[in-house]
Amino acid sequence: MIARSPLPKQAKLKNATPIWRKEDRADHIYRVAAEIMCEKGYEATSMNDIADAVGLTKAGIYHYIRGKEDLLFEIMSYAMDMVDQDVIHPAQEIVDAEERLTTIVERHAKRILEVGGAVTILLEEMYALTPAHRRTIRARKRAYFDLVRQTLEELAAEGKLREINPVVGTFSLFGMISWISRWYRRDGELSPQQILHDFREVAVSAVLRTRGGAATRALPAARAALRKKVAR
Amino acid sequence: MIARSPLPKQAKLKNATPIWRKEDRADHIYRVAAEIMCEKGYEATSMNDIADAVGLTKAGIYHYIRGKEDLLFEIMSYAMDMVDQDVIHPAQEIVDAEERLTTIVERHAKRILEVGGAVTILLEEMYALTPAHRRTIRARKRAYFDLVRQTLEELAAEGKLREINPVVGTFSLFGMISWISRWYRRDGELSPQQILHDFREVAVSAVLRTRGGAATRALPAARAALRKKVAR
DNA sequence: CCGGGTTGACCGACCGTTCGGTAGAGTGTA
DNA sequence: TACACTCTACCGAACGGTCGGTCAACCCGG
Repeated sequence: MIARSPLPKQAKLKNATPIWRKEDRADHIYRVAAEIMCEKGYEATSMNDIADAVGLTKAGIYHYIRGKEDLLFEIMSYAMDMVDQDVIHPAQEIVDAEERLTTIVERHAKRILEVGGAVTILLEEMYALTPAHRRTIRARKRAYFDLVRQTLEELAAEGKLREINPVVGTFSLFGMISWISRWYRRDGELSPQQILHDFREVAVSAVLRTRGGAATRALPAARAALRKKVAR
Repeated sequence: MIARSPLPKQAKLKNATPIWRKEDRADHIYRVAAEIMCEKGYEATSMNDIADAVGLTKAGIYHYIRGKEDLLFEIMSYAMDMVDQDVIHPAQEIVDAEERLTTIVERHAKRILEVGGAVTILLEEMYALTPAHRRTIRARKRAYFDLVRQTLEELAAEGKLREINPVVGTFSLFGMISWISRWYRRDGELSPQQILHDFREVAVSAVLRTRGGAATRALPAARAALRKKVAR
């Protein structure tokens, strides 16, 4: 994404409308910065790295951003925006707890697998934020956490939850989900569709009872044999 | 752990056997460095941070260590040693796949919960290692991964695995386990025993079939009510 | 010729690391 | 006992380098 290795520092084309509208350029900087920070880590990424990748000098990008920490905060906020939009809000409108849970799992995993959901990794670099920014992000993460936890509590009341503390269940779910962006490779052998299907099965049945998979229990031997080909 | 705030830079006592044997002091440095790096991250931790915490000058600690990267590698190797000793080796001697899986989950989680298993977090900072060191650590992690994956494959052959790709199952398990050290607080409300019990239930039934919890299905309403007190 | 966009030069702070030096305990010798 | 020497443990200072960030000047389309 956004590969621009042998590109001159500045596009010298005469152009009535400049190639970059200001806000587009800012967006571009955020996007490139996110990409680099995701793979190298926040601390290990220098402003020069970002400037080079974006085709400006370090001084140049300060025309668009306030500073490095602000960059991180903005990216984190954007990541949370996406989660809000794609996962939390749709889920909040679902009344049935079980359906809400599966939606959360499915939508969040889908985001990571299909969109550039690697941004989620940066959500772990909380220590690098100023206290104020850290509070903001923490509150948003907390809201998400509470949504899942309350969903598990509802499921417990319905007798659908396993004999587990909802908090432990919630953390376990978040662990599985967050981990995806660490191991999923777009060029790997497993297709997003297959991963998504299997992952939903794993995540949901981790916390819910009676998910023996009655519907799919047919032909287990055949499917197991098929699967052995892939592995090893 | 190892709190020594108001301790003078150097213990000036006359003592036939010095307070610190050299290897002890080195160990102490590794331990303190691990602690700080765990909570701040590798890059964000300066040698001065470590020196201050250990009660020496920055120059002084170079008497005991080779460098910062070496410090990280040594800590990672130690973490893997512990996993080898406490989890992998005991598990390798178990012939029954299901028992092996539960043992792995239980022992690894127990390590993180009871010993200072937060070191596991540092195992994610692979990019900071030299290529040679990175290869070493990666190989050890890979061996662990393969152990779990092969166990899941055995379980698939036995018809005990859910209808999932073993690789996805393995990653999900590692996600849940690794995540524990990010959220578990020793001074939190949940006891290690309770977490361990619930976590095993979650992790094992994430990948295994027919774990409806028949044995503990009694009194679900009462237990659910009890649990609601804790949360919120 | 005005002004937004961009630059190269540069700043102070801090990084990991090294080096010369030293306090003090141990050891050998007389 | 006294002195000379060695060795370990450690420190102060400084190294070369990079960091995030700033600024006066310039370019160029309007």
